[in-house]
Amino acid sequence: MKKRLITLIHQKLAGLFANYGIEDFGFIDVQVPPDKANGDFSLNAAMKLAKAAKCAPQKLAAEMVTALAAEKDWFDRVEVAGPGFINLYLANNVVEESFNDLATRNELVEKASAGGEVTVVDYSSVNIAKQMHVGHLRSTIIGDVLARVVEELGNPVIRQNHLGDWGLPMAMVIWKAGPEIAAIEGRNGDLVSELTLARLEELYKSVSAECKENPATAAACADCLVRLQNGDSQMLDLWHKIVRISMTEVYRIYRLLDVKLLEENECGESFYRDMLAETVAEIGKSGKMVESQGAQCVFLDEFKGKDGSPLPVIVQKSDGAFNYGTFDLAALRYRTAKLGAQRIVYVTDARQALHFKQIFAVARATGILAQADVKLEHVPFGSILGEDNKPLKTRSGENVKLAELLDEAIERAYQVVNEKNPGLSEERKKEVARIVGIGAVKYADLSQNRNNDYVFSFDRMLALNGNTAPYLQYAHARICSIFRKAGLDIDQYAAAVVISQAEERDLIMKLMDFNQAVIAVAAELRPHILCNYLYELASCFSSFYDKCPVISCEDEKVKASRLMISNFTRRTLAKGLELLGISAPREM
RNA sequence: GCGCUUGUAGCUCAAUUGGAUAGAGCAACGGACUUCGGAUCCGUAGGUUGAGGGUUCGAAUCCUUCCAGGCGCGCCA
Repeated sequence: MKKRLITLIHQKLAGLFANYGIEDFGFIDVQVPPDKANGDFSLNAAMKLAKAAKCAPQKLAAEMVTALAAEKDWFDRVEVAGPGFINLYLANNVVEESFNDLATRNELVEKASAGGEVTVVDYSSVNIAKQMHVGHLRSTIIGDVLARVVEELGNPVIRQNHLGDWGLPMAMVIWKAGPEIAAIEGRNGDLVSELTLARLEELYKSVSAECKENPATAAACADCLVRLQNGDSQMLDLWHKIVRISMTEVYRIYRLLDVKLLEENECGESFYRDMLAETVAEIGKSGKMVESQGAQCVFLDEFKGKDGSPLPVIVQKSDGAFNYGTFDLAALRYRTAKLGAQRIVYVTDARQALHFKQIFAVARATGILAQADVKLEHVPFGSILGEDNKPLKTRSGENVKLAELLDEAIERAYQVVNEKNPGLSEERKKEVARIVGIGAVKYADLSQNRNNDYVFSFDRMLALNGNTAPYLQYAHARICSIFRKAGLDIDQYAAAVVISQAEERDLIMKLMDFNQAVIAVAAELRPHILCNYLYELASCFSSFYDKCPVISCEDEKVKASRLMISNFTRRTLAKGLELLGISAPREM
C-alpha cells in the first residue's frame, strides 16, 4: 500500500513541483507519524523542498494539500500541521482494499527482482576441541537470522562456518589425544561416544599448561604442527577424527538452537591452507607488500599504531608461517572468485572491528578481490554480561558452557509451562518448554540493538509480558485457540476484511508493514528491527483481541473479517518468528 | 597516547537514520462485562536524552570540546 501511495503522491505533485522548478523529488517518502492522531502517514516534503522552491514551507504544504485532497477515493482528510507536515488520513475502503489485495498473495515477503545478490554470511566460527560457550551464542544466532532474512528476500545465500581448525592448538590436541584415540580404537571402541568434546577440551587445557612448563612438550607439539602442515597422513587422520568428535557435539547444539548450519557449510581455516602462499604471492604482485622486521606486511595510511607509527597488516610471519589475517584474505579471494559473492557479511564480536577494517582495506588495495565492487560488511556486536555488569562467567571464572545455559533455560521454561498450563500432556510440556526456553534465549539477544553489551537474565527473557519471545508465542497460540474453538481450519481460512472498529484498523495497518521491516533488517543487518515490529504487532493484536470479540460476533461479515485478520496476524507472527529462528507453538 | 564504541525514566531497552508532545516492558499506584487462553487489556505517575557549545524551520541523532564506562592498537585467533 505504501508503495502505491508514494506513486500516487509523486504523480499528483509532479505538476506542482515543476512550477517551482523542482525536478528531482523521487526521494520524497511517506512516514508513519509517532502519534496516530496525526494521520496514517505524513509527508515532510514541504519542509525539505522549501529552500529549493524559495517558498515558505507552510505555503508549499498548503498547495500540496490542495492537490492531494482532491483524491477523495484515497483520503478522508489531508491536513497541514506544525511547521509544514502534511498528514494523510486514509479512507477505510482504501485500507480494506489494500489489505484484501495483500491477503491474496501466497508469500508474506516479496522476493527481490533479478535473482538477488549472492551473499556469503560468515558466522558462528567455532573452534575445534573447545566446547561452545556464551561467547559463541551471539554470532551463531545473529548470523543465522541475517542469513534467513537475506535469503527470504530472494538472495542466494551461502552460509560459511569459518572453523578454527588449523594451527598450533590443533597440533597440541593431536599430540595429547593421539594415544587415547589409538587406545579406544585398539579395543574397537566408539570414538565419538567415548572421547567427548569435553574431554578434548580438558586435554587441550592440560597440554597448553604443560607446554609452558616443559620445553620438550612444546617442541613435540611444534613437531606435530610441522607434520600436520606437511600433510603427514597419520597426523591428518587424527586431525580429522578430532574435528568430527568436536563437530558432532556442536551440531547437537545447533539442532537445539535451530540454527541452519550443516557440515556442508564448514569452511574453516584448514580449507584455505593450500591457498595461503598464492594469496600472499598475489598481494606481492600488487607492489604494496613490504618486508618489515622479517615479516611480510602491507602498510596503509589509514592505520596508525601506538605512537602514530604506521601499523602493518602482517600477511606472513617472520618464521614463514601465516597468521589469521592471511586466512581471511584467502577466504575473501575464494569467496569472490569461486563462490561469486557480491556481498560478504561477517558476524563477529566488536573487538574484531579493526581487524576486519584492515583486511577489507588490504583486499581492496591489493586487488585480490575477483569482484572489485563486492560489498564487505562486518557486523559487530557487544558482549553478554552477567548481573554484575561484567562479562558472563561462572563462579569460578570460567566461560559459561552454552549447553548448560540452554538446559537451564529449558528447565525454567518447563516450570512456567507446568504452572500455567498443567493440562498439557507431559510430552507436550517438554516440547513447549524447549520451544519457549530456547526462543526466549534467542529473542532476548536478537531484540536488542546488537551494538550494545547486554545483561543476561533468565527472569526477564522468560517474562510473559513485554518484548519477549513468550509474549509473541502466546499471541500466536491464542489465535490458534480461536480457530480450534470455532471449529475452523486455520490453514485454509480466507475472507474479505471490513473495518468496524479502530483496533481492527490499527492491526491491519501494522500487518501491512511486515515486508518493510524484513527489508530493513537485511539492509541494516539488525535483527532487532524485526523484533520490535513483531512486538508491536503482537501488542496491536492483544488490544484487538480484548476489544473485538471474534467467535461471538453476531454480524457474519464482521466475524469473518475478524477471523481473517486474526489468521493473517498468526501467519505474520509465525513467519517473523521463523525468520528469527524461533518456533511458534499452536498451544502452550 | 591514538582509534573504535557506548551513555536515554529507579531498572532493562526502543525511537521509522535530521521530524511533530522522546516511546515500551519491569517495578509503583488505580481500573477491566465469573474471560474467544487474565500468560491479557486500559489508565496514572516517572525525562534538562552524561555536560557545555555549534549547525537549522527542527537535534537523542550531525559537528566540536569536555566527563564517564567498555574494547582495540606487529607477527594469538
